[in-house]
Amino acid sequence: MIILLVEDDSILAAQTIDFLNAEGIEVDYASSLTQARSISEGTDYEAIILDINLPDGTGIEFAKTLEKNSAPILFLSARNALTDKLAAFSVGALDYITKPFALEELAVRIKLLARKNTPAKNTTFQLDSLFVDLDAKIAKRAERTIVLSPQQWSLLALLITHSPNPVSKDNLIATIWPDQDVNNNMYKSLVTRLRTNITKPNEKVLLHTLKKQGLALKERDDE
Amino acid sequence: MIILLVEDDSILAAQTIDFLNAEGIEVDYASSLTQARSISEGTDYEAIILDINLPDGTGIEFAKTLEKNSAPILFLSARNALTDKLAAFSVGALDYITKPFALEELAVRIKLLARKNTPAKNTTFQLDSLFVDLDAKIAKRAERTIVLSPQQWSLLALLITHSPNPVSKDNLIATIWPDQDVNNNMYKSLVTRLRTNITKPNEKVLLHTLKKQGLALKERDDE
DNA sequence: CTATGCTGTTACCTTATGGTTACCTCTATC
DNA sequence: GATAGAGGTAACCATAAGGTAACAGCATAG
Repeated sequence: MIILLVEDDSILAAQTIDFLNAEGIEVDYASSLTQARSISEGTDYEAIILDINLPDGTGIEFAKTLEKNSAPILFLSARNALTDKLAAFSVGALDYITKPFALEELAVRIKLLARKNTPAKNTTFQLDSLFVDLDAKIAKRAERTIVLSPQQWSLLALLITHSPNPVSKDNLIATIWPDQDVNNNMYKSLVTRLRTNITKPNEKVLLHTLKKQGLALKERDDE
Repeated sequence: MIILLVEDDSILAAQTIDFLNAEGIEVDYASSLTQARSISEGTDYEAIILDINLPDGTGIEFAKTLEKNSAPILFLSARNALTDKLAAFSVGALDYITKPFALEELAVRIKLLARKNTPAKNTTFQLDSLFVDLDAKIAKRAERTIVLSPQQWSLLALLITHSPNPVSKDNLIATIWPDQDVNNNMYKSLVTRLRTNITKPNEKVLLHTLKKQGLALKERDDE
């Protein structure tokens, strides 16, 4: 379980992170909105703890820029006024704690938020006419179901989580054949098999080899 | 939307009820635990607001007697101590507000609780001609009753809760045979037995094995 | 004490999977 | 334009993973 903490008081933040870590919660930390934006890039948090007063803006603004279906937000603020709370809830907050607060309470509430929100997440992926649901283990292309072997699934899943970025051959091999002797032919066969399975004649090629860089799942490989 | 309010301060209760009604929330009201028990009989609330100090006991006690899957609980209390809050959360509370509080905030939080909890319990399941009621332990397929052994029930129940997603073999084994030595044959037998029980000749196969990935209860999704 | 049903065990069958090999194509470099 | 190295394809087949039937031990009911 990983969450994002955005808080400019570094002492409070350090205490909070320590406490949450001890509870088994991993924490990404940012002390400003800009830092929060760059850190959160590409990570799917299970919850977000947002301070309202931040050096370069308010947590409210930040919450507005998040997508509808992002992680649940808990606001943390010294402000106890009703208008502040209502503003927070109106931008999608699911909880609001006023400082000072007990770390135990924060931990409990964060866990509640994360728990309730998990079954919502969307494990679906689409690229051109290719549709994949990683949870349901369903892959389709243009209405036809694609049957993939276990190995091919691991490969596809790995590529999807990185798409459209490439994954290095070494990475791929380490993930698909953990602790095994692997030769280059095994790798080549697997790639060919996945590619032919997800591509019928006349369809765009979506699985590209970038020489010396690895494999990528994306529309075209021109840069 | 209907909720239950249990609160012994009649003035506060009246104000709360008025405010919530104006927000479009219907409220059943009780001023004691005994009254709460008799009033709530037979009604499925979408949320429960519970005071902690009540003339004939505490809200905590009341919460303990509720079933696991009942309405979400919000505690309301003058007590601000951490131990009180933790006690409340440990008996299943989803929120905790200390008095005095703003009615607007209560309304917002109650709506959040109710909204998140609605898509909850549904103990019946249907897929093709298969009907299952997990609570009543009844399974039918095309008008004929299906008799299942205890093991087969656990398996079917687990699959239903995940359907149409697959459940991994490891998960299945860990749930059905907790802390036991299990060999692969036991697992294979159980699956065959469940499959033959829920499938008669000419009926669609609904229990599919995804090699190396688990078991899934769903209709075929190819072609 | 018999009967019935559940579950673990064994033995045997079927099949998709994936490692292997052999032979391509392409491109960069000298 | 010869060579090497990277990557692509097709076919072969041993085998692991899964499916089924039959049987035996052990409960529990009647």
